[in-house]
Amino acid sequence: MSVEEKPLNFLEQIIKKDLAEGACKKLVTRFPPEPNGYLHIGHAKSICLNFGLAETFGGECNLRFDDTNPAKEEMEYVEAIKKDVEWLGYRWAGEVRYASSYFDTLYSWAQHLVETGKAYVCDLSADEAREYRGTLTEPGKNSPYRERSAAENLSLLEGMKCGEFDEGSRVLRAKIDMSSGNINLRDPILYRIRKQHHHQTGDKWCIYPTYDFAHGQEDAIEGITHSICTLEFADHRPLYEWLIENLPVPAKPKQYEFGRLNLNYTVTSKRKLKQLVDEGHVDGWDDPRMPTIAGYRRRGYSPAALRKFCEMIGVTKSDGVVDVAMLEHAIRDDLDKNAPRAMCVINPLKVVLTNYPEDKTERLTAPGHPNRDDLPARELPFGREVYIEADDFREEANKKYKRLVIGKRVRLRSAYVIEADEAIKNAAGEIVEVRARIIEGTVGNDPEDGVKPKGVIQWVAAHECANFTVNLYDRLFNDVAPDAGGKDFLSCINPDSLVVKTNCKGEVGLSATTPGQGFQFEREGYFCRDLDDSKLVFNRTISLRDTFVG
RNA sequence: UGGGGCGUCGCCAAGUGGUAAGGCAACGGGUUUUGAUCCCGUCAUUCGUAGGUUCGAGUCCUUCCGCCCCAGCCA
Repeated sequence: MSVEEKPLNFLEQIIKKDLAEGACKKLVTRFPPEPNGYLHIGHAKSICLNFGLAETFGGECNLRFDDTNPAKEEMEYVEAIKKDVEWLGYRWAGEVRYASSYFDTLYSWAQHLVETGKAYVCDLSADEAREYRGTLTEPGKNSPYRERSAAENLSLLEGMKCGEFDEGSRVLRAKIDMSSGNINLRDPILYRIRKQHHHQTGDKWCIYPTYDFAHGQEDAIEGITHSICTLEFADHRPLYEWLIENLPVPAKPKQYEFGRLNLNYTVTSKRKLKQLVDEGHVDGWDDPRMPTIAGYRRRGYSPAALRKFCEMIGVTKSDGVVDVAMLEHAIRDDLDKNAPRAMCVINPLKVVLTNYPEDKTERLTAPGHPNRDDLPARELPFGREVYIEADDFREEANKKYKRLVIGKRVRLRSAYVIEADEAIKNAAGEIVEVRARIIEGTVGNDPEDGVKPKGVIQWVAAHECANFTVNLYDRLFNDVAPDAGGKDFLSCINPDSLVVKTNCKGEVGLSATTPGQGFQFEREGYFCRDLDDSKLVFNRTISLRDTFVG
């Protein structure tokens, strides 16, 4: 048997080579989120990449919070992020790391840069600094504070640290090149004054390092060998390397960039997701319509499906837009193989089986899964009155319609074949009940007269069933690219992204379920019990694929 | 007009000078007590463009075109 080998992505190729040549003895990666929001599907890609690489190459992956900006970060987010990473099935090496725990070292390295004449305290205001920086096509000008002595810089830096100056009045900058074509090299800011409470360090600091001064140094401290980030940081790599070269760091990590995930019909911007939450367009970060990991969890997606999806989309340096159909395929594929089957009627229509005794109840059985006998069979009570889906009955229909029609037959799944006789209507002319008959001897068998039913529909016994609410979720945005162009993404919200059905009937077993449990409601889709267990509610994870045309 | 990155099927993506993998979607057909699943089949003479090198180019060189990112004391 020849097994096709999965081709290596560009990062795997680099790592394989580094390991083979001894450029690196053991792979160490890290997933470095900023705790300023919940993780979304794009982060899932990064998590699968970093932890996955460590897994396949026998290395390690750290979880490190890049908490250098106390103004935007909160403890709630660090807890949520840890939970999401674990839920996806990954274990980080050792304890959780925090950039903030390296603040002392970072400060001493800032002093080192000042002492070696490679950094200075600059008194330009933010506006002035912007003017001095130049533009994309014009070089910048040197700050008038650029040539301060090391001694003066040292004392000014100390003053900044001790809270002697106001926020925004001074910053520490690296002395590199104000005329560089790469704007990140035009004397980038290393430290800024922020008199804010930090969730980890409290009020110890009133200066905080910028991303650029923190990230590479954190990597070096942790012995990260391959620091993987998204494309927009490629411009920062020269600065990353400059700092590593000019600081007494214990290791020399290397940065690599890959293309972040974009999904159509989806917004993957923390800022916009936060806006959806803050303005109440959705019911929190874990609303099942949110592309957050917490949202997918509540929606009924499995960690395996998310990981499979991340594997399917690949890792490259091009930034494309993945079709959300791929994600939907991943979850359908997983749930089809693993979700136990059950029957549910969302819009109940009563069917009275006129030739079935009123006081009789049969105990029928149905398989837990059509092609897995390891899942336990279900017991289904059957009686004179059953509910079927309103859509599964028509008084008359064309040949393509394979459900119940007056004078025609249909099979009740795992039960009898029935034949409809009459539709009972109310004063408004709406069908409120169907009169039908069972065909004797058709449980497990075709009708003896040879007239086979054209279709199969789901049903629920009226006298013994579970009553519950179903949340029919659909995509949050109608627009294929709500995130694109200058358009207002809020105006792209799908007004029918949630349809609540309160009068649903399901087979009895469904009332004995636990939160999070998932099922395929046959012919409807995949559903899971909501995480809030105070009521019986099922969330639709995804509908069944529907290729019926006509 | 500066710097960085990217252009292979509708979408994602292999390909690393030897004659265009795979997945998703779509479309045919078969099986089916889920219009699901499953199975079988179709789906790039061509790799943004124009030249060049070579016996041979998606892969090398040059030209042009297009798209993305950068002027936060955000990450």
